[in-house]
This record gives sequence, structure tokens and C-alpha cells, in this order.
Amino acid sequence: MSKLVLIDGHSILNRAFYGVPELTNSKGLHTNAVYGFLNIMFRVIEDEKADYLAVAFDLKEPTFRHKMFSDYKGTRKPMPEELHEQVPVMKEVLTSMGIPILTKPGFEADDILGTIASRCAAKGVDVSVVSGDRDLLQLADEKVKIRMPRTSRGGTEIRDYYPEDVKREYQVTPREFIDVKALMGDASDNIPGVPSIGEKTATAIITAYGSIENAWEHIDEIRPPRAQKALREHYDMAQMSKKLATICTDCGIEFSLEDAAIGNLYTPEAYQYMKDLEFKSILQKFGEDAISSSDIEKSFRTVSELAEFEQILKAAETAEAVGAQLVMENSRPAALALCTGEKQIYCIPAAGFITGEYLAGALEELFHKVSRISVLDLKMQLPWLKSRSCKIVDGIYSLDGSEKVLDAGVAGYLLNPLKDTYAYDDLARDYLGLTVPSRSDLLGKTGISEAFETMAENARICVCYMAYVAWKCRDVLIEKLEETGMRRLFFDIEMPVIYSLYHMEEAGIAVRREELKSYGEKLGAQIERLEKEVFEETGVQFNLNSPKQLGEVLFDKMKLPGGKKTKTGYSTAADVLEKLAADYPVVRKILDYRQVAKLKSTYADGLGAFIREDGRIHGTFNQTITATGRISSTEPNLQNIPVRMELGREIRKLFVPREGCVLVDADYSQIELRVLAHMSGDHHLIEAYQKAEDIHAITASEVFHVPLSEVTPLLRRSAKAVNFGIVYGISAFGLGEDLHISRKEATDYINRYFETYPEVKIFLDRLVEQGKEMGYVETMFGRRRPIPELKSANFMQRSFGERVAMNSPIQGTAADIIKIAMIRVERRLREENLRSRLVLQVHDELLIEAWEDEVEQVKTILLEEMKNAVSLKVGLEVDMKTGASWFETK
DNA sequence: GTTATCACG
DNA sequence: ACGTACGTGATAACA
Repeated sequence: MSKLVLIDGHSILNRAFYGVPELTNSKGLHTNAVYGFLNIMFRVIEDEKADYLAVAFDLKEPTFRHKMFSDYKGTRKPMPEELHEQVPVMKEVLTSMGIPILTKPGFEADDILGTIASRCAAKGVDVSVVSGDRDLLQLADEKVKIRMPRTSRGGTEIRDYYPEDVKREYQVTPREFIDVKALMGDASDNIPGVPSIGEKTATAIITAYGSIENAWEHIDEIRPPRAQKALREHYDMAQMSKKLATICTDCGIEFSLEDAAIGNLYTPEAYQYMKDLEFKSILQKFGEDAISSSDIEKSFRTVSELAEFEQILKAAETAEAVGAQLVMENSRPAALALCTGEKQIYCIPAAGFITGEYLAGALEELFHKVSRISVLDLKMQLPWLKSRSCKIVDGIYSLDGSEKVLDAGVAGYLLNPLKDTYAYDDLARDYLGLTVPSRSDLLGKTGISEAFETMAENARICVCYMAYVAWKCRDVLIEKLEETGMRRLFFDIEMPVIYSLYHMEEAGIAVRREELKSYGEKLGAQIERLEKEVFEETGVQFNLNSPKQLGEVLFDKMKLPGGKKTKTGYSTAADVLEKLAADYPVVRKILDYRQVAKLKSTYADGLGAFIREDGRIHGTFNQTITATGRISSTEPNLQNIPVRMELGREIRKLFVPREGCVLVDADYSQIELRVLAHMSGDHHLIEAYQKAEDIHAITASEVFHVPLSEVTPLLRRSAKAVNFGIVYGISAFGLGEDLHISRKEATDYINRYFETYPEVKIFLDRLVEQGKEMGYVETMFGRRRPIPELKSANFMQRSFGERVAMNSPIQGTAADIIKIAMIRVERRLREENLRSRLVLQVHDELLIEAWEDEVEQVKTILLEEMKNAVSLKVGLEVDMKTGASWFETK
């Protein structure tokens, strides 16, 4: 016998909301109701061994039953915001699991449940209706069980109601239950009922007479007299109430049982939701469901015979596509994993005749011979491939639109740049619907190289998965890139840029170790001096690095004005202290201390630890971190080396070229504003930028209606802030804060800007609109940024989404442009047989270590490739400088 | 592990 | 009435 479970969506969500303690994910989204709902749902499915499942929701409009009466007015309390924001999330989660959501305009969820329950019961299906609403009890029937979850301490208990259970508890049958309710009324449901008849009397009357109509027939017999009188006077009200209380069982909703068949609930999409919502316990269910991983592992083979390896290589050469993964141990290749088919997955450890170098060479040859090869984290593997020849690292396969090499992680990043990892297990879940053990499941915290010694078996399984997943994902990734219009972006920009990033990491940048050390010592002395002075002036010794202690000293002990700000205590951020610095000299010293302490810890000491034997810092450039398409830099971060303040800027004197070289620095001038001018197509702005030397000054001149020559520094500063505001996704509050002016004045500035450049406004509005409609925005080159926040019911999150919608296409397009420039600059350097190398990228800036005899050629290349990376409606301007240190190039 | 702060574009 | 500028990463404190 088949079994259908119907859930009353809002009712259960509501139950869960009040039953589960407050719960939010790390993004601040409330999640308790969704969590509770899912737990109840999973439990019911399991209990019932359900074959079919559907969830009914109310729509917002007044429903048919209520509209019959013109004086309809909602008396239900409005849903709290914390619950409201979970409703769309809940629906998305259900959709991701393939569970149908039933709604019908003009009807309540009750009516849908009633209709489907009676329809299916008539066809012989066993139905369970899950709701927290007692009104549903009228639907109970031999084939229809009503299940009401109750949260009691220690968990959720579910009470079941068949007709006899209703009778036992309420002394009436399910049908009679309607009449009881009609008589007693229900304020929350706007059922008026009969005045002065409550639950007791109503039940007594219906138990005796079975229905309101029959009670009317025997009106003279009704006791107590008070009830008789009430019913006489309000019989029409009772009849109307009955109509209101009766759940419709033929609302005409379209429903096919087959659509509600429970398939695989544990889909990749659902998995992602559970991860985003941070439901650890529910995620476990997904794991348990995936026993399939052991089947895959059966196909993993470890190869130790040279002859067999060579056979595999031979076969790989003619394979349609190859998945490959090379792993290292002590800077030598330790193992190679190859996948050439569903059952052809091999791990070849370096041992005996098969040396690490041999493995790397074999893989390199494969790169040359095969037509398609997919890997995970290509940049990581390039050092080993480079040992024999430079062809691969030069990126020959990724130029001219070749689609030979694919990095699955980078492809995954383009398809959803918001994730935090693109490891093989994530890709398997997202694109293959497979749940496979993650690296940490297999190896714990052990590094992969170490793992090859201590837990060889699992290490081999791990690398086999990498090769397998890279191979298996390839087609679906390309298909999705094609669908989303990002295929060219991927193969023409993202893949080639991997090589550029690798080259920069490999090149590194020379930093003067000794001078950096002395600089640090100099700062150390200053820190001691400032610390001593601050302690003297405050009269207390405390940890100056602790914002908590500092806040207490300043605001509690010394009673400085400027109270609380953060939830943990006082804010001691620079902008707060800056306001006090003029009146309290000690605050100035604290600010100085902060600056110096930062420079010492993060830069002097921090950077020093990264200088290698070769006197250079080889940082890491990450390609799959940012939401907008920018590159990020870690270990150390070479993209935030001080420049704005004089003292910090000194550090750049220690970033130097190698002997015989100079540094050539080229940066785009106001690239984001130029991108804005181009993308918005604003005629006036384009015209302004075409002639402009100083973009902020010309903005000031046009927005504030003064001749260019009369633009004061203050005016220019305001215009500059407005320009930033536009790029960040304008808000009057933010602009006001930045310029220390009122919100009203800020609004005025913004309005003036939009009056001057009306097409910019149209453009930004269109971006927000597109974001809301499509769920994402995109750059000139089609790079997408999903913006889930735009759907949020929470004002703050939604506003954030709107700013993101305005900013991402601009920041992202600028990121695309510099990536193109990097690739082309690199290619030119190699094509023209130069030894000069790109060493840093800082978002709109490229730094080249150029041999003295190549400087002019390098400058030409930088200028040409950066300016011509893309043709915009306004020219791209590049500022370039040469120097014996990074300091001198500014 | 999270929070506050501050360095950069 | 809400409570913000966009994108990052490193450090020290504190829980």
C-alpha cells in the first residue's frame, strides 16, 4: 500500500520556530525553523516509510473562504522577521530535494491538504497529514491520519489522530469537530462563532445533536438557556462560521501523485544548502546515504610495476580524456594518479624503478600527447612539470582558445565563486551528485606528503579520487560553463592566468632581509617609547594591544566622551580615536602606537619570516577566493604593503630588484570609474573622462557646476568620495560617514551626481533589477556573481545585496581586464625572449623586475598590453614608473 | 575559533 | 524602524 505524507508548511515551520532555540548560521541568517522543520520531516518520512511527499503553503492574499465576508480583517499577529526570512529558504531547500510545494491562489494550505488528502484516500492511498493546527483534525478519516508534532523537553513527540483518537480527545467525530469550532469561534482564524458559547458548551451541544443544523431543529431543548438564547439570536453567525471553519476538499488544485514520489532527497543542491545553513547533524545523513563511494574505490588500482605503468601511459595517450594528479613529498613527486575511464583509475607511487622524476616526466609527456586533460589545482602541480621543459608552464596549451587543459577547481570557482573550497569532494557533490570521503576524512590533519608514509593506503585513495573527480567532472563543468556563457572566460582568461600566477610565485620578489630587521628594531624602540608615555599619561599599565582593555581605560577610567559601539564593548577603532586625538594628546600617542605596532608585527616581523634562502619572498596568489574575480594574495599578503602613510611606505624601499635589474611599476588610472563609464555608456561621463587628466576634479567641476580651474581641494575630495560611493554601490549614509557630512547633504551630492550623469543611474538601477530577477550579476566578460542576499526578507541583507549588485560588475570587469593584461604581458615577455619577469599584481597594478637592457622594451609591452587589453568607450590610462625599489616607483 | 583592528585596491 | 559603504588577509586578544 502506498503512503503519502502531506505537510502543512507554515504550520510546521511555525512550530519549529518556537520549538527550536535560536539558531543562526555564520552569515547571521536565522535557521532554527528550517532546522526544526527538516528534522520533523525526516522523522515522519522514516516513521511512515513514505513513498510520496508534498508540502502545502498559504499564499499571502486573503483566501477564498475569508473573502466571502467583506469585513475580513487579519487578526493574526504578523510573523516575526526572524521567521519570515526563513520561509523562502525553506521553500528553496524543499525544491532542492525535489519535494513539490503546493499553493493555490485563493486557498489556504488547509484546503490544499484537505483536497489532496480526500482525493488520494479515495484512490486507496494511505495519507498522513502533518500539521500543528488542530483545525486539521476535521480531515481525519480511516485512510487519513493527522499527525501533530509537539515539542516537549527532550525532543519532538508526534501525536497521531485517526477519527477514534479525535473522538476520544474531543468527544466528537472529525466532521462534528467543524461544528464545535463554528460555535465556539476562533479569533486567530477570524471565525466569529456564537457569543457566550465556548469550548465546553459547544462540545456539549454537538455531542448531543451532531451538528449546528440539527441543534437548530431542537433549539427548544438546548441547555443551558443562555446558550439556547445565544444560538437563537446568532444562528446565521453560526452558519457562517461553519462555512469558514470547513476546510475545502475540492479546491481543484492540480496534483499528480507521481510528482510527489520521493526520489533522492540527498541531492548536491540540497547538500549545499545544508552546508550553507550549517546543519552539521543533517549533513551526516547525506554522508550515510552515500555508500556508493566504496564502489568507486573498488576501481582504484595501485601500480608498482614499471611495465604496467607504461602500458597505462600508452593507453592514456589515446584516451578521450585524462584526469591527472601529481603529489609531492619533500619537494619531489611522490605519486601520480591517473584516470582514463570509469574503471581505469590508477595510483602510481614513486618507488624503485619508478622515480619521482620519472613520474613528472611521464605526466608532462601526457600533457603533450593527449587531447584533453583535467586536473585539480594545476598551479600546485606546475613546479613538478617544469623540471623537464618549459612548454607547459609557458601555457602554450591555453593560448589561442585551446581547451586542452582544464582545472576543475577553477571551473568550479567560475560557476560559483562564493564557495570556500573547491576540493574534489565538493566538486563531486556539486557536479556529480556523489558523496565521497574528503581529504580530511581520509587523512585527518596529516599533510598529503606525510600521509604517503604513515597512511599510504588512504593517501592513495585520496589522490585517486582527485584524478577521478577531475576526469569525471570535465564534461559537466564545460557544459555548465557553456550554459552560463562563461566558456570563453574560462578557457581564454582563467586557465591562462594560472600560468601567470605560477610564474609570479616562482619568481618571487627580492626583499632586503637585514634592512627589514633594522627597520623592525627601529619600530620596536618607538613602540617601547610610546607605550611608556601612554602608560604615564593614563596612569595605568595594561595591554595596549587589547581593544577591550584600552576601551575600559579610555572610557571608564578616564571618562573620555564617545560611549559604546560594538556588542562586546567600546569601539577603539581609528575613526573613533581620531575624533578625540585633538583634545587628548594621549589618544594621538595611542594611534601612533597602533600604527607602529601594526607595521612591526605584520610587516617587519611578518614579512621577514617569508624571506627564503634566495633572498626573495615567494607568496601565493589565489585564484578562487574572491566573489568578484579578483586575485588574492597570502603567505604573505603582498597586496597590502603600506603606501598611504609615510612611515609604512618606507617598507617599499626594501622591495628591490635583483642585481642588474630595475623595477617597473605600471598601474591603471581609475580603472573602475572608466569601466563604469563604459558599461553605463553615459555620454556625459565618457566625454568627461576622455579629456580628463584628473577624474575627481572634473567630476567636481561638473557635479558642483564650477569651472575646472576653480575646483577647490575640498570640492575635489567630495567628488572623489562620491566617485568611490558610486563604485561601492552608493548609499547616502556611507557617503555622509566618509565625508563627515549629514545624510541629507550626502543625498544631495548623490542626486547632483545622478543629474549630471543620468545614464549611470539607469545603469546601476538596471544592475539591481537584473540581480533580483536572475539571482546574479555579471561582468563585461560574463563572469557571474550570484547574490542570494537580494532575496532576503531582511532589510540589511537585501540592501547589502543591492550594493553588491552595483559593485561586482565594476570591480569584476576591472579584475577581468588586468587578468587579460597579465596574460598578454607575460606572453610578450616570452615571445620577445626577454628575461624580465612579472613579480606582483596588486589589483590594478603590475610590477615587473626588468633587466636594465630590457627596460624600454618592457615599458612598451606594459603600456601596450595594459592599454589594449580591452577596447572601452573611454581610453585606459596607465601610469608607469621605474626605480631601484618599489618605493621609488610610486 | 571568533572578534576587533588595520594594511591595501 | 531598520543600520551600511565594495573587495581582501594578518595579527593579537579573548573565549
